[in-house]
Amino acid sequence: MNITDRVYSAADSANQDRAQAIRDNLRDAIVDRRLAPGTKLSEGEVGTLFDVSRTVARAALQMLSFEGLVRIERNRGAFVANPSPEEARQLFASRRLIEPGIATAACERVTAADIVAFRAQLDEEGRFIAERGPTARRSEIKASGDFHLLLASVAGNAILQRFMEELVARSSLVIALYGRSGVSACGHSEHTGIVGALESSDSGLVSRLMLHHIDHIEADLDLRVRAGPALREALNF
Amino acid sequence: MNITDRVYSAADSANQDRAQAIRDNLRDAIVDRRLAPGTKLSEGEVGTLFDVSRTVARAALQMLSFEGLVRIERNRGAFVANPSPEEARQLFASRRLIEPGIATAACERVTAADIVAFRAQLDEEGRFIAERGPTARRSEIKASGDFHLLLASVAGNAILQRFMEELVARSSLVIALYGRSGVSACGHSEHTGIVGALESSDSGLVSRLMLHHIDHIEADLDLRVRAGPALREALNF
DNA sequence: CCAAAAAAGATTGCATACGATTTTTGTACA
DNA sequence: TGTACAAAAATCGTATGCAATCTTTTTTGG
Repeated sequence: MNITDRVYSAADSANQDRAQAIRDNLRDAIVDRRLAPGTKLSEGEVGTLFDVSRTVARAALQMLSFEGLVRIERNRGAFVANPSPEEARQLFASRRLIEPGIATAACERVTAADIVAFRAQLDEEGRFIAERGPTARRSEIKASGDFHLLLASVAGNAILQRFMEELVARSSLVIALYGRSGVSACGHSEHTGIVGALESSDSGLVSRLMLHHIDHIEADLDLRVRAGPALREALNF
Repeated sequence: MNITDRVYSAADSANQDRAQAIRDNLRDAIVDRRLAPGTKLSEGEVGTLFDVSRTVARAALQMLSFEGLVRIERNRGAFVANPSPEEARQLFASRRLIEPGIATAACERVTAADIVAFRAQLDEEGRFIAERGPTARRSEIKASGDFHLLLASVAGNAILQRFMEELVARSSLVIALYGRSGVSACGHSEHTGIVGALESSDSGLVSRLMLHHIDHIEADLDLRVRAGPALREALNF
């Protein structure tokens, strides 16, 4: 599997930094699992792909490594992150700690317009669940993450929001790697329940629902150490 | 105030990336307030200071901007961050949300060796409080932050720990900017209380003490918008 | 004397070049 | 066939150069 086949060009929105645009593209590709964990992202290849010099490509990869989506090894290059089960556990521990609080904050600030946005988000999720195929599956994971990001944006704390972006992106990787069945439908109904609680401004309920929701997501993971993950990684697969 | 006068050379520990070493140096300088908020950090100057090319200096500044300690404006350069009162509020809201949880986690994992480390940390704090002068004051803020970082490391979640490093660093900036009196002595006694609760493994108490502690720190800030912060920034001071 | 325009200077954004390190390929030998 | 080693290729780390942009100073006109 080659990078070239998996990433589309960044011709669109970019009056800002080009490195940032490239980062966003790569992040989407990683979160959507078009780039498998462990895939090598060479500066040269990324550069030619997006038609920039290695300098800019390097900056983009650096950013992704700060977000934990890419691992950079000195003199060896950048690779799509391959989170360990332990890392996955810490990730969800972090979310358990933070997201109920975010949900509570969101509950206190949510507006009617926000509710409309939530409903639209739920619809989107539902659509992907109905569809079949791996593409829909990816979109489903993405949409599910977007729900949590929407909640974070409603909470109105930019610092926590940025942190949540990191956590959600890394969670998508973890779910793609260790996810068992599809809690999908289940997760969707839980999202719906959360929106309902938001609407009725029951912050205690929102917080509790969110906590359970995260527990359910993590419970669906199979975090037993797989036979030879080192080998698997050594094989760069 | 010039950068050159405020930063010492990075001759020490560096078999790793040079950019990282420079970042660490600059971060210390910013957190210690040897570099005032708003100070311009030009790539060229940083480069010559640490005896590297602009490429490496630029990478270090980029890292600091990800941590929120430096603000980079396109085509204008990098400046030491100048957090707004609103940003300060969000910062402490984040800490209120996270640190009680971290304290609880730490309580469940704390060892005898950790307690020894905490005691040493408390001693260090006490020493700086006893001393007079602006240098001691800076060291005091630093030491106070280190206490929180030590707690985060005991909690054993690498993801939260890295986030706390960011929050603590930015808090130091905020305290330096908006801090009124010295909660210092007060804060020190609260730290002592937290260690005591840790020792008796009372996780509920630890969590509550931490929450109050953060409240006290924030209460000491004067977050009223100062006359012409825009002006102050325009004057680059 | 002051305001606006123009020129000079400084700084950043980006591409490219080159040495250093790693990885791969090729070949000889057991 | 498989291993050891050496050469070649690829990739990274970093310095440097040039164009674009911003800042400061000087000049010009009122």
